[in-house]
Amino acid sequence: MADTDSKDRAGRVTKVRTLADLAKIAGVSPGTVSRALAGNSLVNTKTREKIEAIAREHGFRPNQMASKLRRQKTGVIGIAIPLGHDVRQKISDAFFMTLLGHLAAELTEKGYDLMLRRVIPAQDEDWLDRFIGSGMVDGVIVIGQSDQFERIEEVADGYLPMVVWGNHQEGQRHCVVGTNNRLGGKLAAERLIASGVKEIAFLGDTQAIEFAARFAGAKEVAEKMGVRIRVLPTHLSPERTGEEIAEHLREIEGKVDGIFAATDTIAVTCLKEIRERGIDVPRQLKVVGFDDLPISSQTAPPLTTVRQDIAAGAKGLVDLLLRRLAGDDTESLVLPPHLIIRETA
Amino acid sequence: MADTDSKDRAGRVTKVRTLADLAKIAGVSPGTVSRALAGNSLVNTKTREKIEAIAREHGFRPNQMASKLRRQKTGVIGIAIPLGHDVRQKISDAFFMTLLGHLAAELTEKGYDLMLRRVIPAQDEDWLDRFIGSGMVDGVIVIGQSDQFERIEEVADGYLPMVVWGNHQEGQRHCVVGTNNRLGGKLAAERLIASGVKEIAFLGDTQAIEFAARFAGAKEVAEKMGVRIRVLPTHLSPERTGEEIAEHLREIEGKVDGIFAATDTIAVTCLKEIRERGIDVPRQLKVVGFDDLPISSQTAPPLTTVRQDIAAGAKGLVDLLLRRLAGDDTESLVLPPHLIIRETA
DNA sequence: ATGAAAGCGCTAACAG
DNA sequence: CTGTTAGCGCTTTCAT
Repeated sequence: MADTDSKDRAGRVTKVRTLADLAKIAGVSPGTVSRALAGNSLVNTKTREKIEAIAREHGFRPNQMASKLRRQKTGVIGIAIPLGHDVRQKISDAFFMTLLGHLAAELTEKGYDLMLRRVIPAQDEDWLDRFIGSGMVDGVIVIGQSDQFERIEEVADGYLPMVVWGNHQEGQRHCVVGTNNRLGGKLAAERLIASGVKEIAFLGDTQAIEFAARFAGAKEVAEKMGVRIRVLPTHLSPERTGEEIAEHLREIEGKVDGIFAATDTIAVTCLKEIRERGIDVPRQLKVVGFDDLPISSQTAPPLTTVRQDIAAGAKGLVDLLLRRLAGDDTESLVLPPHLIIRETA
Repeated sequence: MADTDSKDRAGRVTKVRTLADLAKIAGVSPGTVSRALAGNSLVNTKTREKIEAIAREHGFRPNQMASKLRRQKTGVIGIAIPLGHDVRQKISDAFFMTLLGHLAAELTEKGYDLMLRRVIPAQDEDWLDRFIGSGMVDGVIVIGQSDQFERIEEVADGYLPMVVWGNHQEGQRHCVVGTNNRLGGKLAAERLIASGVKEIAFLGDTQAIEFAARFAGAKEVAEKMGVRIRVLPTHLSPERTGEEIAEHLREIEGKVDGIFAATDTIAVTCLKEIRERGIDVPRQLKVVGFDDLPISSQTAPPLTTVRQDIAAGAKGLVDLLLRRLAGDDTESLVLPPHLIIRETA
């Protein structure tokens, strides 16, 4: 007989699964057990201790589903990861994963659990409403706007406890936390140009709104300084990226002398392909990345990049969400990017 | 008036929040609404369509908490990440995050949601029982045994739907999926020795059971071949690791000519420190890693490493868990490691 | 300080 | 094919 069982008066083995079971053994009412286990100060200390002892002895845990149903609160924050374009990779993308790690730390500290949901909007129009309306989460953090900006806007009008990681647009209605991508793009271009670059290639997918903003910033600076700039569409999935970049390099060799990669992941792959072609960085070709992932300081040569403060981002997401949960209609939070100068530009 | 509202006979605005509300509008019973929305074939097509139309019009979603409580199923798999030693890093460790990404993909495909819980066993004795007994998850995947092997064993005796990522010990009772770490360690040492190494240093924390197994495998081979091997304790947190490794390198310079890093993360940092000291890899010092993360092919020079098949691991975890959910007491799954020869050894 | 009772919103067995 | 009914296990008035 396991120690989570007990016998009733007829001698049958009975498992303690509910408050009522426990109440019967303790000789009190279910209400009292509920109060005792919740640490309600109204219960007699003796009674509470007795109840706690029995609960421990039988390994009893109140059913959270029932509790949540009754209290209309779940203690769970939903994390939605929309996989708009580039469906394969997104969720194992280093940047998103790092952000998720920090979110988990922050939310756990505040006593919330995380419910992770990977959504493919193209296959499920209703993804966001479903997640929110399910009654399974108290609030939602959306990681990345992908190509769902409009849908998020619509939902935001009727649902307060939602915060989104992504790009900030003038006049948008949903609460967003993110880096000033446009400014980041400017910093990157300025650095390249200051290093003597005369023609820039942007490696990335400008369909993604954040990347588009990074490019726009770079373009603004380049045009002002009379430097040419072009987009070389590049995906994030690591299998295809290598080849894609190799092809781009072949195409631009000798013409372009500066590369602005939309993410460090792209930059790192790019650096490797460049090495294989025997091109010297930074002498012949200068490279700037975006993100400042942990790997970026470990490349050869170490990568010059635009840093996003991921920890601050996670903290911001959680703080704003908690304030919204409390009924506060918070403003968006746009974080400043920082140029980290290493050796590639 | 938002389109999710309607008016009752007295003209007051009424939001449709429950099956009963919807039933009243549709002029049927709640039971019928429940069946219709569940796609139960017993309902008249006309009735179903009408109910679906009303539901859509009012943006109605059944409350999952209530549904789950009633059905005693949650559709959620709990993912527990015990942070035993090295509390800071684990959840943003590249390997675990990549595994988590694959798990999310697999589970989503099978129709499950993921509930992520970061646990610090030292602060919470009861972490696993709490997670399981909470009634919030149908089953649990534990990512990493950390120093919790015994506790996991105890729980496994009374709880079937649990699968653990980690190391397999002869005769253990919990169902585990993982790489054959010992064999992996052997492969690494064999490679180093075949490359001419005469003295090996293992960089890693042998308190972690998986790392201990990797070291044990390497040691076995080294001793058989008459090669000396030592452990240089190294943490995973990126801030401290750099310095720690730099110190180790200073200490062993000229004595040790082969490094076996417990993880690629350590290996990558190590490579960087080596480069900064002006030591030539692989001529003066050979390095083998473990994991084969995406970065590992991008380092300079590209890292020779022991590959863990993360995708297969995630698939295995999910398959076994689903079988256990169906009542099957499955065996553990030990995956073979593969030596990936690049340029560091 | 405790008990009794009324649900939270949904589903499923049973009865038509 | 549909309505009725009885809970799932817990929390929280309202009494006492």
